[in-house]
Amino acid sequence: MKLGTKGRYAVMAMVDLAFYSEGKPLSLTEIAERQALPISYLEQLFLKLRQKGFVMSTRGHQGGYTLAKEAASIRISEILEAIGEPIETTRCKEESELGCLGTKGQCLTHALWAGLGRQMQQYLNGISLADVCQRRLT
Amino acid sequence: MKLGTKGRYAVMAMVDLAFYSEGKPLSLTEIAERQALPISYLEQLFLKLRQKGFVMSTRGHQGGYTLAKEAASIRISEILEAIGEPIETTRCKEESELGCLGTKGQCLTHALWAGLGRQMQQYLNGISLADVCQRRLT
DNA sequence: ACGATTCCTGACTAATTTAGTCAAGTATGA
DNA sequence: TCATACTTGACTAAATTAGTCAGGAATCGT
Ligand code: FES
Ligand code: FES
Repeated sequence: MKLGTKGRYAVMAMVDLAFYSEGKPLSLTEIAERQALPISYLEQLFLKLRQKGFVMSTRGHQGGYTLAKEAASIRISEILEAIGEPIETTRCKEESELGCLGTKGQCLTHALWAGLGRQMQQYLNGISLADVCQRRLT
Repeated sequence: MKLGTKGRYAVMAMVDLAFYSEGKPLSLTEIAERQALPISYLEQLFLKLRQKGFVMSTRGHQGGYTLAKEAASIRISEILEAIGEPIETTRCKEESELGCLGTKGQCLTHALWAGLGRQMQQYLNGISLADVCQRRLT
């Protein structure tokens, strides 16, 4: 049960952006350097973040990325979902009514994992970029 | 952020054991069949579970595994830890005082991930095998 | 106009981790 | 003594992760 670099880097970069940008766009070069992240990797991530509407880009000289919404209204859970690092605790599909072992109802542990997932989702849902920047964490 | 089969199978098997055993040992064959799990894989897992003192084994005919403690006193978090599926949300080592980027203090997101980890740990800590068997889940 | 900067995008790959299998052995009870 | 079942380590195939790389397109300052 570990957090991969994809989700970690995306959140680190977004926090950096929220923290150091003052309206002006920040280049990936700058962010990558400050956070010690591979820049080519960040490019992939910001592509998705832009497509999902979390950041805006300006090209060319003095260009870079800007938050497309207020930092207080971007939840960590949204970032993770946007770049494709979902929380998968249960093994069965939500839609299909067959449990993870293929037969009839849910397995004995389904409720346990579902509860864990709900817990995590709730936590990450309740925290915004602004919260992280201001260290307003429980 | 997904749960692997190692942890999942271990918990499924332990729940099965707690649920269907009535003092008598259950063979891995039986458990594996009922839960649709690969038996050779379970062998590895139960090796560790025995070494850590969660189950007892009886060999030979009519042998199998039995819980070594009461189901109510085995927490899910303990099972996951025993078979080596720890919760790793932060990237930095707990001991060393250097953050995940190598320099000075902790990174901007450390508190966030630590909080997530604490949350998960707390949830899995508060649930015992008995709770799962009796579907006493929030 | 030019050239530096920066985003944009897809394709590709190396390394790691996961999810197992396999084989040989030991202990036990019927 | 034979079938059952645990014991243990070594090995491997597949999937995932964590990136790299290359080429392109837009923009701005000079
Ligand atoms: S995890 Fe949903 S049925 Fe097993
Ligand atoms: S995760 Fe602990 S310092 Fe970054």
